[in-house]
Amino acid sequence: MEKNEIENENLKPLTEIDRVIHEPARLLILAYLSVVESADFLFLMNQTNLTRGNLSSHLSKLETAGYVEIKKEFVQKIPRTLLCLTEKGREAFKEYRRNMKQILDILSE
Amino acid sequence: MEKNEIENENLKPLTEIDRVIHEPARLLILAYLSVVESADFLFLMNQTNLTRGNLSSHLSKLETAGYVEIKKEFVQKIPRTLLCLTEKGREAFKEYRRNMKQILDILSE
DNA sequence: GTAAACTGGTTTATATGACAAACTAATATG
DNA sequence: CATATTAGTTTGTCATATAAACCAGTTTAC
Repeated sequence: MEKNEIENENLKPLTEIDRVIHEPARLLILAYLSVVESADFLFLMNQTNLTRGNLSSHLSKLETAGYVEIKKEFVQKIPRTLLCLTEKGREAFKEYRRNMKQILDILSE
Repeated sequence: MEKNEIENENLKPLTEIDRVIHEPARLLILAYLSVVESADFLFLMNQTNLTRGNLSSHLSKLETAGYVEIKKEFVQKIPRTLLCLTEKGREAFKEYRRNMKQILDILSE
């Protein structure tokens, strides 16, 4: 193989990219959730600059994928939504980063 | 800042990700185009495993963004479509990789 | 020579997705 | 009591990814 050619096999991770995570807004959410025990809705909203609606629907999508657990509680009559990464989510996030890094390494040769 | 916290500023590249390039199918196309002078439609189709229609529309999108130039020619009565990365496309691709790498580095700390 | 099949694509139809605006339900305030 | 605020969810809209249908021309079969 020539130095400048791309071996097909090397780009295989690209066809297997997890699109649930690939979406920038969700990548951002996962980035925050990955470094804390749990975070609440409003904290995430402020950090990510997503609108309420947008954040809500992205979280639902992450929940459906089994990547995030959504817990509801009341803090003195005020509802609070707590988010935390599931083990599955943590694994998927790790795998995504691994794949993406590999792809970028190949592309920079 | 604690070791495990994410500094907001660091994730800024995520909000500026070039979605034209971020789409896996187009990332794949750009990967191939980035290492050759030019490639024809059928070659790309085989390499990427995209369907004709799908490849065609992704290429149109890349053309609209000014990232790819589409040239048509005839090879003995048979039409042929040649694709090549523009300078703008090459720059954008490079910038995308730079951004994405930076993001991944932050996420792995 | 003309009908059928093939080439090399483009256009269209569909289904999903991102996003903001509108809505909801509950509490706090004047 | 009425209005505002909080904390989200649901709905509507517009863009996008994808495959199916289409199309213009060429080659092949008869």
